[in-house]
Amino acid sequence: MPSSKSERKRNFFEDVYDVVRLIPKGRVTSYGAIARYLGTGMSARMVGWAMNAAHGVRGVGTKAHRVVNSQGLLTGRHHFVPPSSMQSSLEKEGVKVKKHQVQDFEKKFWDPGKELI
DNA sequence: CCACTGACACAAG
DNA sequence: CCTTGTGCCAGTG
Repeated sequence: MPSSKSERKRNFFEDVYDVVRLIPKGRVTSYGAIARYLGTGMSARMVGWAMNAAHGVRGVGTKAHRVVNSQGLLTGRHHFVPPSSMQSSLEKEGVKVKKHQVQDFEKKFWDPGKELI
């Protein structure tokens, strides 16, 4: 088929979304983990940037609330509406959150590059 | 083409 | 504990 120039970058979003959707219920992952899964060349910022696009039409169905930073903090909660919905969604799935921090983060942590391999 | 921004990570003070 | 600086890549103005 003919070349598709615009299709290439879309692959990046799909990669991120695909990983996020594969996160098991009651589990969480970090931006850095996803970035490393895609390749160390991909900085964690790109993941957050992809999530930013996820709040729109592209990310419909994407569980962005399951993605937290390396400390297990819900740093992206401010992008949810309302912000507390991120914590509510996590607790609803069995993930306890205290002070915007995921409890038992190491237990809830799901590494795409390790379990999804 | 250049400058700024961004839901991060890591290091240093 | 908090702030600042640097790296990383892509998007937007």
